[in-house]
Amino acid sequence: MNVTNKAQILRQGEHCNFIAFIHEGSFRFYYDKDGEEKIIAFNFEGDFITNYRSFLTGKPSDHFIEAMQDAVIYKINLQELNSLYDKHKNIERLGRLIAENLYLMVASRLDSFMFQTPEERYKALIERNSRLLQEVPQYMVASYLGVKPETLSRIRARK
Amino acid sequence: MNVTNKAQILRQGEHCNFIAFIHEGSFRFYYDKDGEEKIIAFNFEGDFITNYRSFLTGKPSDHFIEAMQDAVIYKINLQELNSLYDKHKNIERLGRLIAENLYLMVASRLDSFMFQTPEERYKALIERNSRLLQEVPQYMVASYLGVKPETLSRIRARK
DNA sequence: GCAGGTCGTTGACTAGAGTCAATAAATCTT
DNA sequence: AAGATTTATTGACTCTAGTCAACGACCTGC
Repeated sequence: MNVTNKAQILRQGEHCNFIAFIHEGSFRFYYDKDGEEKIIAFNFEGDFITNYRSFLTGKPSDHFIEAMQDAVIYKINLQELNSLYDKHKNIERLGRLIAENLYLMVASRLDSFMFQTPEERYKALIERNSRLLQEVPQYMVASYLGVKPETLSRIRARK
Repeated sequence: MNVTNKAQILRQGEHCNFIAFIHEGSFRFYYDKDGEEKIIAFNFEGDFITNYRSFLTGKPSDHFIEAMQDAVIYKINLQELNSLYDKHKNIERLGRLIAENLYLMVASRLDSFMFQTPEERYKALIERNSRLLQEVPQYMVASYLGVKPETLSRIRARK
């Protein structure tokens, strides 16, 4: 499935009935708080992208998923997946592995918010994914790190 | 399996090779940062308790799991579970459901750290689990909320 | 080129959590 | 019950991120 830059493959208020696998391109997962975009995650080639909470609980999504470039993804639909679960027992393992994978991602992000300062998060990010800083506007990185753009600017100015 | 108050069913440095189900009692999941205990979670009857990251990745645990009262738990061992996965395909579903369940817990905790102030987290906690505040010393609640005991004391003094 | 945006930086100030210290209250111990 | 220890509160001060505003750099389209 082709997705053009800035297309929203999930909107606030919709139920997320898919898990997508990113073949090409990148996405941001964010929500809109009074006009201010709060970025929860960036996702790249090889990642799964979904609002897993909405997917699992059936509740409407609070978040948007938006392409940051033209992209190619493969979607697995909730209903399809459930019927696959019932028909082919091996697929359960896939579901389990996806859940485990997503767990590890969110758990490490929780760690970074519980135990690191914004400055430490920033340094860890450039360590882990310096490419992100080239490709993504700085105000989005700031949001991802949980600080205001002014603050990220000041963190960068510290030596 | 019986566990006495303050017993540590998982210690820092050990690989967590189990998932436990709490039949009776309560536990805290924490780690020790330079002598200061940082509490990640409290768990009660009906909850699963494990260092799921260590369990999944095989890496040593950074955390302790400690009983806060005498307790009764049922443990599922990693090796057992893996062999069950292979022998009985239906067990995969159990593994998936556990993973999904743990995902939702950690995701909502991440939300609270990304988007709420300590005061809002405190209010949400008394809303959700006022019982906790009776049973657990306040300095542990402070740690769980990600603030110092002095700060929690001041939050409580605000009206 | 120029006008209008957006983005990033910088400054002055505010607000809230951390730190350190003193004290009060609650809880073990014996 | 008395003393000792732990836990909770309060005060004074510091440090860091937020807020608001100004400004410059870089775009874009006309």
